[in-house]
Amino acid sequence: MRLIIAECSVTYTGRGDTILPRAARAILLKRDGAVSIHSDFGNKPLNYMGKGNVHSVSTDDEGATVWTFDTRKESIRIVLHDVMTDSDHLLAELEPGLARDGTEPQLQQWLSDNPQTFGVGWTTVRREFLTGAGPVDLLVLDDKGDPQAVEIKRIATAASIYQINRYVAALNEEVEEGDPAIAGIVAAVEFRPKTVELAAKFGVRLVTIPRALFMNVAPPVAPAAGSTSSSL
Amino acid sequence: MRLIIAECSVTYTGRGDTILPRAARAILLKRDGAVSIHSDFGNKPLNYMGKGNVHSVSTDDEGATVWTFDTRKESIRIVLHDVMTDSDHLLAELEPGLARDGTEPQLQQWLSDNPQTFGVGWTTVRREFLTGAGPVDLLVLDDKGDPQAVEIKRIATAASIYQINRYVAALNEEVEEGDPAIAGIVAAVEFRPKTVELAAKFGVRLVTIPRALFMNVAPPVAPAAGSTSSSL
DNA sequence: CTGTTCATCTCGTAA
DNA sequence: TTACGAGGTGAACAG
Repeated sequence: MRLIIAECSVTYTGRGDTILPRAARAILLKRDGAVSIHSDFGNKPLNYMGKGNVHSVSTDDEGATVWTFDTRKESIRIVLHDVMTDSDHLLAELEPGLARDGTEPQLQQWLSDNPQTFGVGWTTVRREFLTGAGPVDLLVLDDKGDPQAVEIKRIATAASIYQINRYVAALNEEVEEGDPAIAGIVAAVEFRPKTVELAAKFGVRLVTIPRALFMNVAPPVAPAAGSTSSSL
Repeated sequence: MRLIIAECSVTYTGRGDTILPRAARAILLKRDGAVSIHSDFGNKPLNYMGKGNVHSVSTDDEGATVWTFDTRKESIRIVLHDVMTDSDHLLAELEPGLARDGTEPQLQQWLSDNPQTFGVGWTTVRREFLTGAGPVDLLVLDDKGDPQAVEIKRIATAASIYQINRYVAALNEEVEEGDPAIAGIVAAVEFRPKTVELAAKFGVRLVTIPRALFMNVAPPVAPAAGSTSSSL
């Protein structure tokens, strides 16, 4: 990765049009051709362009170096008024990449393997059980052997309640006369506001699953003793 | 801005949980406390945290320096196995910030000032004209003096068509018997696929406005002759 | 302070 | 290639 610290001004045109007045900033040029211009505030770059661009170098009428990055649809023009540092660094050629933990698929798998979470004697029938309204995440049998439908989310919202309602309605349309109606459950690590009261209104049961139960890697330990800290 | 190039591994827990295996990466520490970890690919940081965190420094059991960044809800732990470079750079203390051009408000203003864009003799009645379905961007009179409703977007999508339809329907509910029905127009710089046929289906007129017409700053010139270029 | 909408959204995945 | 939905979405703005 090439890192440039420079007084620069930038114009971008493409999906939008922006102008960045002259100031000292950091410019990141990455191995895949991606370029981003960072100020000293915030995580998002002020301007950026992904890989797959053509990089041209020229000089403007005041003698400043000008970099342009072009794709078919976009263009960034960086005028380098004053380059303070320009360095190249060898990073990982094959970035291992970010591994997510505590994901919804993991939670699905864990609940499928641990149906007793919903109650003693409960068993799993099937994951991704197809209903007339689409596949419901999990179909389980309660301690009386009656089926219940489970919608699984990492974070449940009001939309999750409507979703399980659609599945339950579709399932109950096919229930035989006299058989007990299928009930709905939403299982999640976290429930957003308004979800709880909406669930109560529709008779949907909510089950909270602590993420520690189904994560592959244990959550990090507390900071070590004797550490120095600074707040901002 | 402090720039660190280092072999590092990272764990994050908060809104999600992620693990980043050991590899050489760039770490950006910004003036406002924001921190981001970049690989040599893509514009998005692998891990990041905004301002307003507490930064602690400690040492793990293998003697490696460990940085943690904590807020009430999130935590990043960076293990610095091998620091290759660590530099500090003075950037703009007051970032001028990104100025946008060719925005939707600009387009609204320009169309309000140039209703003849829709046809000879057309005039503007009002911007943000309130209907029973919310405010429509622009209400104009055509050359016959009949009102038409205009929805303005930088990029129009199918949703824009449904939106103008709601406004037009609300307006026509209040039209006197015998008066002509109000028609709908969508004006935009760009129309996404499916938008055109949907507009035809509902009888909505589409008007394309070249961005050069209403931009404050002219689009950048073509690359200078004699420039060197490299494609990726 | 929360909630809603916009973004040069980015990024994945399925059709 | 395009359309659709999720994101550790972030950021601006209204209530």
